Amino acid sequence: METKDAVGALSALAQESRLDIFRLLVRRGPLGLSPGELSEVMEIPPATMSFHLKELSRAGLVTSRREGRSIIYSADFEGMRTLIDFLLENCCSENGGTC
Amino acid sequence: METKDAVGALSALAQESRLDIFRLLVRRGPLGLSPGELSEVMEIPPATMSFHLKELSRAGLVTSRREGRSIIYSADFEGMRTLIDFLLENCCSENGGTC
DNA sequence: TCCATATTTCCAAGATTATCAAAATGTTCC
DNA sequence: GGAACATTTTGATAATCTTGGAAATATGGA
Repeated sequence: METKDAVGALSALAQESRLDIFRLLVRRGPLGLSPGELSEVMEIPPATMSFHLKELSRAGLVTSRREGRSIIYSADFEGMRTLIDFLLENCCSENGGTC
Repeated sequence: METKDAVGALSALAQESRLDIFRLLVRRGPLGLSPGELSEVMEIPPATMSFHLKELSRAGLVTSRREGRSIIYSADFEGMRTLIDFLLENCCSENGGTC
């Protein structure tokens, strides 16, 4: 993972609403949730929710699939794993194992 | 770690200059670096460097100590560990171990 | 104390991000 | 095709973050 991608992923999570959205999607698992459901549960207007989902999507932290007339977003665990690996490799002590 | 603290730490790292500064401090280990040295190495003006260090400090990702007439900043591995633990606990699949 | 050096604070642009109503787009079902 | 619903884009405004020069503050040594 490149530094810029890491900044992208960190930025996506560095916002209270988006971190909450992402955590909810993580708890929900592969089942996922539609923007409409997320919008209602989190009390965030559709346009704002769409903006946040796009941000998470661009960061590679969520995936989406169409299902009937809805679109379902789910957490992308692989993307998250990539970010955590980046942090472990680049932001933690190498030899000491301090972190 | 509270959600707000996590957002704070993520925000601190979600900026290219600061992520670079932090990674450099990680590589440097306990020896650390002064704002002046960081400023010169990274070609960032002192005032800007000070701003970024304050941000990292507020996020609990760096510590500082005075040494002679300089102040030495070092990566706070414990703070980083706390952030990674938060991500592992809250942003990864719980049972599947997907991430 | 006074000077040289190191760092931070102040402050004012400039740049980016967040919010959300309204309009546009896409999808299903009849 | 058209109605009904779901989501995204547009566009405008507000809020927040970044940058860096200039001034202020702090430290150590002569």
